Amino acid sequence: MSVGRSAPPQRTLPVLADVARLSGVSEITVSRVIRNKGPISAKTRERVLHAVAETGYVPNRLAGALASADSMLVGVVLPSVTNIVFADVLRGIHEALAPSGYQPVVGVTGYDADEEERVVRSLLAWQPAAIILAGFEHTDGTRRMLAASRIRVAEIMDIDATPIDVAVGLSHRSAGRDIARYLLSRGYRRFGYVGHDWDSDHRARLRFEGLVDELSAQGLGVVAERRIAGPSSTLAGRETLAGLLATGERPDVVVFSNDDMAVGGYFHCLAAGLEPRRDVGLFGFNGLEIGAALPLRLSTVRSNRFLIGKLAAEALVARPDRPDDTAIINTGYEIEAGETA
Amino acid sequence: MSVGRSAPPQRTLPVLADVARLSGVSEITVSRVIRNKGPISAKTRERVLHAVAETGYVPNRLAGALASADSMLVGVVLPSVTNIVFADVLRGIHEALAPSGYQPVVGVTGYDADEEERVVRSLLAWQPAAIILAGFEHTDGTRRMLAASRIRVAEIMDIDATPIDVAVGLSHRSAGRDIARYLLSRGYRRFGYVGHDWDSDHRARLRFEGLVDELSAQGLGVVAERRIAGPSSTLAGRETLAGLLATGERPDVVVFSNDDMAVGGYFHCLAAGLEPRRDVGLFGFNGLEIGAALPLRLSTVRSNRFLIGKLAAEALVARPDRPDDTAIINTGYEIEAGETA
DNA sequence: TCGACAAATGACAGCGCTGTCATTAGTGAA
DNA sequence: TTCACTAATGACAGCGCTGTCATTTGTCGA
Repeated sequence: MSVGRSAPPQRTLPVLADVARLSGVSEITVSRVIRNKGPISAKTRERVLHAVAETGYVPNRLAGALASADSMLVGVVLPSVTNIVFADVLRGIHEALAPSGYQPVVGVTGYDADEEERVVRSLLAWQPAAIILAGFEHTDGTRRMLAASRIRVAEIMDIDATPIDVAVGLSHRSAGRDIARYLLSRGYRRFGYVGHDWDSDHRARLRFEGLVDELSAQGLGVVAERRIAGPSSTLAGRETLAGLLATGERPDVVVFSNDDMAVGGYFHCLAAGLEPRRDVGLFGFNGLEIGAALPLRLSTVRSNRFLIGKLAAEALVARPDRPDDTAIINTGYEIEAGETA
Repeated sequence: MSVGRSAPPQRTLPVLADVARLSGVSEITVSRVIRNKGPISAKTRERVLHAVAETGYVPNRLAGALASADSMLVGVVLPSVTNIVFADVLRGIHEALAPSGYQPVVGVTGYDADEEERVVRSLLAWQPAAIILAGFEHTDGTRRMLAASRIRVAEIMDIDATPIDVAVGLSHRSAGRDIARYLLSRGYRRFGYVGHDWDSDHRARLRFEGLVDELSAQGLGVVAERRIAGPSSTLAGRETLAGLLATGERPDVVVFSNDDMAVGGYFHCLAAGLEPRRDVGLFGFNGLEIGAALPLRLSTVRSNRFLIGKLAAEALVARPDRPDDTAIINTGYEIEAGETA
């Protein structure tokens, strides 16, 4: 049991010394057995593992990480955990890290760059081996900390800018272009757009810009457009499409900033007696499961969120030191034809 | 810069000693300034903070936590991060902890008790001040570790059993009873049930049992019931209701194990030309936003997930030592009438 | 049996910070 | 000016483990 300086009266958990005493070897040998590092005789290993079980010893990662200068932690900084997009990313991160011994530590920024700086500072205090950030938009303070720390950095979701270290995601600008091309090939000519706050979702803006670029190249444009100031949601999508169609403009297809909004648009059509595709095409982004469960499967782009999280985490732990040059891992996207456009 | 034993050649981050040298005070004074602990003269504080900014010093929480026997970490063990229910809980936890200095560390169990044991062991190695677990079902190994650690433990989501320390949630058995009472008061008499895997969702089973108990007390029962072996999803709900109704049984209302399943049931009705409530009532559980965005708002029970997470985290950090007696914090639930039942 | 080599184990120092008690500096009253 | 008390600061030891080098033990071949 740990005794020493007059710490507050608290739990007396077994430490290495207790296991060492019981198994008749030194602390460092016990440590070697537990970490499975270096040569250990089978006999010693058995005695130590028996003593571990008997004492109920749990390693102290604080001490181990401090002594070894390797916390085995990976910081994960996400705008939101309730947005299924990032929840899928987090699932990919967890799955990639589970066999590696690395542990994710999650901070939430609420889509705010100043909050991201605070979260990053707080996470860096834990000396993580790596950190995962969403997007490329950071404060100068955040950038300075990341530069000073020299740890691996993955910027995820987007690959349309130069990363600090490695970027993992898809080109949202290209996705916007491909959406336009695809819908044009389906015969649509009058485009509407329903979106949400671009300040917090830069990637939605990039997709819109790609869409507009491609339409422009074909001598077309967006005939009706409406964006809300807040976050995306199904209800917001429903209401915003209602508002857009109430203007009298008659787009033959409406591109939504994401699937949440598009599902809401679908609900508006149900309530307004419009049939998706026959009366107006609906097109989302992300390829969420709920879109596939609709009576008419939502037409959308599948972004590989799980894969983004998984590949980002794998890239970081595969090489602990930061390379001199930057890298981009393109997880791509797929048009999901569906039945609404 | 930190120099000492021959650690691997790596980043040389500033430590307390660097700040101390630059500001002309001792390390412990620098530490006091940063932690805002004990008496500090304004002049000294200013010199230290200036040196901190100049060196870019980031505290090392590994060292601080080890030395102070207080990691300021809270372990959070969740079955899933993609299930919006737990994502909302996590949001509540993050919000409660943000002003407290405590940092959540999340592990994911995939609804598996053995995996929960592994995650708990892994989290305990970080000496968290407290831990949050979902539900009451743990392995003996998990229980032994939690008993030995003496840290605060919140078991969340359910209050229908005796907790290790504190339970935060609602009574699912009561909710099932109240659902039955409510629907009976609406005139429904022929009950159907569509559910998902009870092995991973014990609380769905409790609600079902409460429902059946109350119906039984009124001389009634469930006339048609179908459960799938896997997790809940909108698509599963859609398909399972289709299968249930194809049996020829004609329930006048169908209770679903949760909103995901109920929304899927709604989609089946749309595709099958059935009108919710007029042709068959639909009743969910959880009060998710997507249910409220449907053309006809889903009838459901609102479980206060955010509040569960928030109150659990607050309870844990409010008192660091584990009380001798257990406690239950009932976050309650509300019937949301909606328009489908 | 002895010597060489490899396997196994241990001693030492220290990772970066903080609890605790000791010391110093500052302030106010007589 | 001196003394008493409080505020401010510092020295010391150690939290629990691990990197590194030294020492011991075991094995095999001559």
